[in-house]
Amino acid sequence: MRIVFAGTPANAEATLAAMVAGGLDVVAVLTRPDAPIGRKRILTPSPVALTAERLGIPVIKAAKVDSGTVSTIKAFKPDLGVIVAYGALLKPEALETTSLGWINIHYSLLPAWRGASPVQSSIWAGERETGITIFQLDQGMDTGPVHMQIPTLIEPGENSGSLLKRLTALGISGLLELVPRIAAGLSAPVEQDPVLLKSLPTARKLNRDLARINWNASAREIECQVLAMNPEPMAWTTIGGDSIRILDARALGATSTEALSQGDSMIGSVSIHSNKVFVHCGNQTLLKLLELQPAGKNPMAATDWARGLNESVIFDGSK
RNA sequence: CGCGGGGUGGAGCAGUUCGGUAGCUCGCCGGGCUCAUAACCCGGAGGUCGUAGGUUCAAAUCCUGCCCCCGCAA
Repeated sequence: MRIVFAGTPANAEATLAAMVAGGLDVVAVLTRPDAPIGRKRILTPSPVALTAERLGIPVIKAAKVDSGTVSTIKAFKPDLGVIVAYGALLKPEALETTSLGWINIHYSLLPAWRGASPVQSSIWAGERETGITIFQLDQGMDTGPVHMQIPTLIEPGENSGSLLKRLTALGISGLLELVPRIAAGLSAPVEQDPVLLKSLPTARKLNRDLARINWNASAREIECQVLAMNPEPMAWTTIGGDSIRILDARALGATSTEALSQGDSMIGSVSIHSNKVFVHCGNQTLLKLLELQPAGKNPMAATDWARGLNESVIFDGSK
């Protein structure tokens, strides 16, 4: 069966590589155009583009699938399309480029968290379970009928980076099992519950603004935010105008909080007890900082950061 | 030339404005106290202050070039 693959970032790249290694016949790869990366704005091909070229697979670079791209894809006469984090929606005419349509690996248990940031949103919401869903693409946003799902538990303290890695692996194993079934006409995708599709929240695209910490929130809420934002876009706050990123942190249980809290627990104030760094959050809760990164510095352990402090510190409350 | 921060013993920082060969909090090594300790006390090792050159009696500190790291923005 001839497959066209669409994707752009690292996890899509891992999926593509695994598909080829798994013996699937990927005849063409669609990815987003080279983009300027980093401070120096060096024009860089996407991870998917690099791997596709290395594997000798024809690469189609397009920011969106217009009619020209559609005919380019059609020229490869693909039977099935597989899309993983391509970066743009496929229009109806693009869905018809393959005889069996397109399937998408989505990193949540649909219909929960359909949208741009399923992994981050699950963690931010404090979910205990998530998973992957492979579904048949339709015109809506992650609304198509579901071929298969694989659940997994979100581990305590797990951030988006590590969860996405695990979900990528799950997606790969699911995909390698599913594609032959589709080829044999044995998969009967099930429509998603229309009521849930409407009622469940979607995973909106994250930005730096959403990643800013509001210290009035509870420590647990902030912990979820910190874990969700790592590694992208990374939770942050400021100290007198200088930004500082919070890479890892844990909320303290009520008992520990009570033992440590002092009278003057101003929101956002940092205190140090037995070599550990705590921030006073809303509702009289304490957040233990583990790893952070001041602007202009490398990431460091919170204890190291605290060592260099000369005076007491208070994080700016929030927007 | 997008804006900006930084490179000081193993770690995080101070010192640079007003030049005079290095300090803080830790870590490490040895010893002590203790039932014990991540606690405390005593002692010790470890730095050509990113790099090349310049000014000077004298530079981590002033001047110039270069390298590297990072935040923001894209």
